[in-house]
Formats: sequence, structure tokens, C-alpha cells
Amino acid sequence: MSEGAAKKEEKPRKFQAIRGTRDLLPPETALWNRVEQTAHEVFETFGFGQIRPPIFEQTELFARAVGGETDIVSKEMYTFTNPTSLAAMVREGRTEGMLSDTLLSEAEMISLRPEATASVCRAFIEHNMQQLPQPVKLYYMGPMFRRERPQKGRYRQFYQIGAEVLEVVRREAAEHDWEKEVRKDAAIDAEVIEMLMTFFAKLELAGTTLYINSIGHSGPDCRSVYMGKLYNELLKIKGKLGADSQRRIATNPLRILDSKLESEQSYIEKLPRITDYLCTGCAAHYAALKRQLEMRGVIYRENWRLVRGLDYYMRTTFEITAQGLGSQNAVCGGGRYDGLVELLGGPPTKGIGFAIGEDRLILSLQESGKAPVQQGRDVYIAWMGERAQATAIRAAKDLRKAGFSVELPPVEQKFGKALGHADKLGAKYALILGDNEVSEGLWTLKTLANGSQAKFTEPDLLEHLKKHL
RNA sequence: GUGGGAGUAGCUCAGCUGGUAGAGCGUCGGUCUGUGGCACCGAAUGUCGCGGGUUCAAUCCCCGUCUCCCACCCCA
Repeated sequence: MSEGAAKKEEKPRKFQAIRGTRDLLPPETALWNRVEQTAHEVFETFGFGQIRPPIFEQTELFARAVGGETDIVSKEMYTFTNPTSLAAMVREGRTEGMLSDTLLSEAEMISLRPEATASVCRAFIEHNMQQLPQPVKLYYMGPMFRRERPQKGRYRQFYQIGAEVLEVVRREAAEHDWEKEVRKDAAIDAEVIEMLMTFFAKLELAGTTLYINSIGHSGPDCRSVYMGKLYNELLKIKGKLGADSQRRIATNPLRILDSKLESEQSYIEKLPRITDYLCTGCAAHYAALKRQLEMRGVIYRENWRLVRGLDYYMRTTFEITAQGLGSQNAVCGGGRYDGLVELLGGPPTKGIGFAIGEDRLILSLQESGKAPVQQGRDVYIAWMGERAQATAIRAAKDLRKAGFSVELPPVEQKFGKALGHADKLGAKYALILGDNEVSEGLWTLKTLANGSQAKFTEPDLLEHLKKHL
């Protein structure tokens, strides 16, 4: 925003949150905390440990993991030169005669993370986690950054809760009995999905639907066969497709499958389906996954048009939609990504993971009326007089120590006013401390809901509250 | 990044074809100097998103810009 020339006296400029970012405030933050607390609890019951990777990494990590050609990497990342790297170049005298363009291209670039799977894989490698008991099960939660046009359920700083299961490939085991390996992988996939559904169920998220698919693997006898077939069929119906889809025939034919354009639907429905072209291994894996989900009582729907946008996915892909989200109705997406760790310089490793859009999850909970109401205080202390203040301070300390939420007004107020304030704050009880109470040693406790009140000695009061709150 | 809609008090909004702003809710105070929710009375708060233009005069018309919302692209 350009500030006009300094004319007359100017008020200090008002700041506002940067586009696509926002403040999360009470009482909404209580819901965020509940969601995150539930995630901690549920994920830990499945044996997952929390990882907290940094919020920025070398740009190259994301470029390699997510795919340099993807929209996320090519135009949606917050990328900047690492100032430390520039400084080092200067110190080492390497900048002699360099044009500024060269200088920038030589300097290390870093990016705010657009997702966290790449970081988790990097950490797996960096900390030699292949030496831990396998598989390694990690979860994370925190902000991600993508420079997209904001809309409902999509922000430039948004929050994800995700989990990854990584397992280093034991060559002997794989060669000994590949079918067993496939069954094991499918069971892990299913358990990850089961964990998700357990989490959503615990939150009472309304109208969730789980969609699954298999997109095969990149070998010559699997997805590439399908891609050739799909490409031929797409050429035949090219004239019927919209401009976007026509362009994608060359750039990313798979993406045409999840086009939302009404006029294309009848043609897309007739296109070949990847599940008919899976190789033996991928087909066995997909069949085993469905069996595993059924054994776990997880309801799913197959969606052959579900393809994931990130380069690293193979075999299992899945997505969960929920109510009340407008066009951004996916609350969670995930899939298998064997080979990604190796691509990042680690040992051959299998992986499966998901990311939940926490903003969307919260939105859906709010839309379905699951949001908690304003958090009130347990006890409001209405006090009058100097002696009473000392008592009030002591009472507040003891009540808080016992775990109650206490509001202690900083100045004395008439009791009428104090009770009014207590009411507005949603307090359950008012502890009334005036001259009478202090001299008698009997404190008055008023139940705001029905107006009843009674006198208690200091220890009795604590007992009473513990019993009734 | 593309297209459409909208920005007026803390919130939700009104403001007739241009004459520099109002309601409800909320907040605060009073009726009510040891007892809240109700009621009544009263008060504060707006550079009418920001900048420029047209005009004697702009919240209203025009242009630009920022932000939000909706959809596309893409994704969580």
C-alpha cells in the first residue's frame, strides 16, 4: 500500500494480516485445541510419535520431493534466498565480478514448507531412522504455506495434521515372499486409514466419505500401459473436451479424470480405468487393501477417478470429504509413496501418509454445530474492602491450584456490578467476599444458574466445589 | 494466475435518482452504595476500505488499488 507524500499530520498506519493469513481467536481456538488434543490421543494409541520439523527447508528438497513441475513448486511456494548463504559467499570472496543474477542463482534458496512429507523423509534420512525398529510411525501438525488465491477453506498459511509410516526395504524379505510384503503394505495402508477414520469419528465429524483408488506404479508393465491407452482414448474425444482438459492431454492426462466440468462427464465416464491395467503386484496390493479395510470395519467407496496431484504417489491413494466445505470439500488426502526417500538420497524405503486440512476440518465441525461454546469461568470472586482483597487473592490462588478457572477482579466493585460481570463471563459460581465473610470466616458461594447461595468455611468450600464441578 | 460479487460503528446491516450517516446487538455508565440474568434511561465509538477524478457538493457516479467472499486452476 503506497503511502502518499507526507502531507498533513499522519496517524500511525494501521496494520492488517497479510492476504490469505488470519488470526485464530477465542473461542474458536478452543476448538482447534480440542482437535489437536484428539489427534495426539488417537495417533498415540496407534503407536505414532510426534515429529516437529522446521517450517522452512532448502527449496531443492521440496522441488525434488513434490515435483518440480507441480503447481505447488513451480508457482505456489514462498521462496527466498538464504541470507546466511549470501553472506558466506561474500566472505569467501566468491562474489568477485558476479552479476547479481548469477549471484542469486548460486546462493542457497529456502522455502516455507508447502507440505511436510518431504521434511519427514529428510528427517528419516538425516537421523538414520532405518536403524530404528521398522516401520517408523510419525505424525505432525502445524502451519504450511502456499501462495494460492484464498477462498473458503483455503488460506496461504493453513494448518495440516499429518502422519507418515516409513519402512526401509529389506531386500531379502522382498525377494523371499513378495506376496507377503504386499499383504504387509496393504495392512499398513489400511491401519493408517483406520486411524484417520477413528480420529474423525471421535471428533464426530459429519458426513465423511472415504474414497480409495490405486494408481499403480511407474514400472513398464503397469501405469505406463494405462497411460498409453488413456492418451489414445483422450485424443479420440479431444473435440468434446473443454480447453483446460485439452491442454492437459499433453501436460497431465490423469488430471482430466477429476475434471468437474459438467459437459465432459459423460465422456470421462467411458474412459479406460486404471484398475483394469494394474500389474500383478499392484492388483494384489489393491485387493489386499480392500480386504484389510473390510476386516477393520472401515466403509469405503472406490473412485477410479481419484488421482493425486503430487508426483510421489503410487498404488494406494485416498481422500476423505466432509460436509459444509463448499467446493474445497476434501478434508484429507493421502497415499503411498514407496521410493520417495530414496529419491531424496536415502535408502530404498516404502512410505504411506496423509495430510488433514485442519482449517477445513474445523470449518466442517463448525458448520455441523459441533463447535464448543464460549469457555466460561468456574468461579468469579466478588470482593469488597481491603481486608477482603487479601482473602480474595488467597482464595484465587487455592482455587486455581485445584484446577478451577477463576476470575479475580483487579479492583473492588459493588456486588451488583460484580455479579453482572460474572454473569457475562459465563461463570458458574460467584464467591462473595465482604466484611461479613472475612470477620466470620465463612465465605458465601452463590450458584449463578439458580441464584441459591450458602456459606462455607475455607476448606469446606474447596471440597464442595471439587464435588460439584 | 483467471472470472464474478462485496467492503458503512466491535458484530449484523439500513441509507430512496449525489446535499458530509442511522438501527439492532454488543460495550460502558445510571435507576440499584451486600447480590446478576429482566426492564427503563443515557453515553462512547465511524477519516462510509484506501487513493485519485467528475461536481458548488460524493457513502452514492468514474478510474485505480487493497482486502474478503464465490467459482476456476490446483490442492488440504
